[in-house]
Amino acid sequence: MHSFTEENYIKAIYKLLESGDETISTNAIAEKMRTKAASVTDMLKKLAAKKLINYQKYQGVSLTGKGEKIALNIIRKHRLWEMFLVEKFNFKWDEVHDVAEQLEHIQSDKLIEELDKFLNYPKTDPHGDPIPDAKGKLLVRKSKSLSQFRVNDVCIMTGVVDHSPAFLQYLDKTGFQLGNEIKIKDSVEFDKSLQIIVSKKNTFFISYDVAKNILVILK
Amino acid sequence: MHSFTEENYIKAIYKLLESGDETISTNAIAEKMRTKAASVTDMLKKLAAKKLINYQKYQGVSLTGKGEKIALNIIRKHRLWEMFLVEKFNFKWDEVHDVAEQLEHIQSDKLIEELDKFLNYPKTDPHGDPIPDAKGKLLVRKSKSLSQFRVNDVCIMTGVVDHSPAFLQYLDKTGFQLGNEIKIKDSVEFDKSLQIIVSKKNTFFISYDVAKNILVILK
DNA sequence: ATAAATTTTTAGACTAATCTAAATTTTATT
DNA sequence: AATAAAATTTAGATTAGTCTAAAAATTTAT
Repeated sequence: MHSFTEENYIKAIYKLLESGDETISTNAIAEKMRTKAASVTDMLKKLAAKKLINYQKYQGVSLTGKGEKIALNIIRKHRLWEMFLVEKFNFKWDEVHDVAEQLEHIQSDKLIEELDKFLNYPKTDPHGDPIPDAKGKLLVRKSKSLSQFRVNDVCIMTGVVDHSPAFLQYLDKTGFQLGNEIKIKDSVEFDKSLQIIVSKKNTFFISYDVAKNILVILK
Repeated sequence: MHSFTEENYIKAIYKLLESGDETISTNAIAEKMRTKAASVTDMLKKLAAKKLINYQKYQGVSLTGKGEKIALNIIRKHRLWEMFLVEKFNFKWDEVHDVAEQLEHIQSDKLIEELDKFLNYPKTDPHGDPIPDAKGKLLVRKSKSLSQFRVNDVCIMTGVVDHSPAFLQYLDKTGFQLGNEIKIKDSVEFDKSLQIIVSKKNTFFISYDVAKNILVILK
């Protein structure tokens, strides 16, 4: 249907659009795809010809309905496979990305249906990211960054912003898990670092940088 | 490491060599790969440069040790995935091939280790084909074609030669399964067709063509 | 053993995806 | 509003894999 490369561009465009803007730039895509702007322009022409993106020279890029549907399907597959690897194959949440990146391109509707069923229709992946359903419907999370809360707020950890192994391993080491209760004990005005109590037991100091990358909802 | 295309050539060469000959021809590979001889020649040069095949112009092709190891690893992955699809995802044995053909190229040692463990280290795939172990060791089957046996021989079905959905569905419909006992009741000299009793219950007439494609061992 | 047939390889071209360098357009700055 | 800076696109090359048509080597047949 579409090449791996096309799928990867579509996914990159989707993810860039997710962060708010109406359209995104050639350079932004080039950076995300770790390629050069000239290569991106070529691909944009191709995707526009296939009606997967809205694209006019120099005017930025957005996805068509068709393109968005493809993006959501790839993300669905990626997140289901991540869940599978963690739940069934003893992968850690910091180990799944590269393999899921490959598995997300496997073409088989039956495979994905069975995968979803096998996992008992999970709503989120191991990082707390929502899994689009078979129709491409995606639950919007109401989570906010822990850094936006104040002293004495009690929250539940629901996800992460940064998905890098380094950050995920840091969370593992300090014992953070999705679903944990986090109470903000104190806040340092100078560097916005926080003192928090996790699961009513463990007290930690975390930097503003860490707090920004932890997603929570108010309890 | 190696491209999907390279892996597919290596696998095709391995399978052609399996059927006996010391070396195989450019045309044979072209037919198997559904491509043209000229394309094959180009790829042979590339694989020879990577020392995966032994190749001298006009002199046929064989695999080097390195090439054979790669082939066995791809076959290992293919067969483990087939087993997984049938055992865990409700695929029929005639439905697995295309998906396994994609999954066999996924690169992750941990994934394959866990897959093998998850399936409890199976020795054969859903078609009875042996699964190479992690070191590339492959059990050689002593099975022979049912067509080589005589009246009153009692055999156990261990595999199939033809893997086409049409043939596998025919076997399903008539109720053949791996492990079934097959007793040869009668043989028609004219067309070499057989009358057989499966599992001491069901009597069938099968053509020579079908008999040739059923692998068995003497009970 | 020579000619004919077949197989295989080479030559040259094509597509997809990429790149560098140059040209063009847009945006920002004075 | 003119110009400088930045972003984007075009032009032309490159690599992997494929193709057709022609050339070369091998095999088969007389």
